[in-house]
Amino acid sequence: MTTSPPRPAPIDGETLVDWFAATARPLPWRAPGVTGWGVLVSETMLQQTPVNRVLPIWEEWMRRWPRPSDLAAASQGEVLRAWGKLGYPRRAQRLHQAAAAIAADHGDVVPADVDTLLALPGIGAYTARAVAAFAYGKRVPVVDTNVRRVVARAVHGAGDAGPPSTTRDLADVDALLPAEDAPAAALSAALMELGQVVCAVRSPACERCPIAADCAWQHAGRPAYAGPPKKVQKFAGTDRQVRGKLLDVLRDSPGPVRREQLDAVWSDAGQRDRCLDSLLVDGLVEQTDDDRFALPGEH
DNA sequence: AACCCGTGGCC
DNA sequence: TGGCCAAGGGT
Repeated sequence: MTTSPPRPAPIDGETLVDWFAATARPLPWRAPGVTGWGVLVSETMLQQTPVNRVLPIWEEWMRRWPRPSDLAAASQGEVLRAWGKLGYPRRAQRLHQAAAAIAADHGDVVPADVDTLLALPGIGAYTARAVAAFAYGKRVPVVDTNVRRVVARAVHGAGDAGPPSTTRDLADVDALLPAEDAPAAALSAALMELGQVVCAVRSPACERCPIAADCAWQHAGRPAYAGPPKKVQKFAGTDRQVRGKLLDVLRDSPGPVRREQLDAVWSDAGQRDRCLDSLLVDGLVEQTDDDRFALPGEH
């Protein structure tokens, strides 16, 4: 069949890469000489956490633990303290575990192969490809929430991305990448940056967009998002909030604390106990011989 | 697929 | 104020 005309490429990769080269923020993990380890730490910290909050913590971690084996040698409690209030402390716990595996099984060097990365704790579809592309310059589709939004708008003409589908999302982005490793990796970085600083969720800065002339969403008159409603998770009153309060007490204490100190942070005793139990099960908290509670390895 | 997992800033 | 969002991953 030849009746289907070729669809014009809505994303001009070279234009986008040039724009990135001229305007990219000088984030420290993008600096020359940053290792795969530095990139992995940054990508893990950036999961669901804004850049500005990650910056000082990443600097501290790189100074303190410049290699995976350095982090692996630290106690879990030290790692959780250094993670501070970045949120989702299980990310820190899994990064600690990944560091131990990298030190033991991969010569203390973060792997460059996507499947090898995926086998490490806390590294999923996004982070594995981000490390392969940004640390090692590989041609792999890197799909995060920003890239999904850019593709939804520029390629599909929709107001925003619908529900994620790893397989379809990877294929969409793969189709945009040039054949060679280096330019593909450069485009991956540029797509993410565009989604963050220009093609934003609210009030996108289309007047500053380097590819606005080819954007399907522009041509369609910038229609509003028409997909299924996105579910927003509650936080106030949830176990997540209570676990955070409990852990905050332990982070603020130099050593083990008594049960009463933990009881003070939440009035609902049933929920409090359930959350403390879950933290013990998760290995984020340990109970001492005298029935006090501490961060793992700190008693 | 749907739900759980922290934290803080913005409008 | 409270919904919404932020470079996701695990189950």
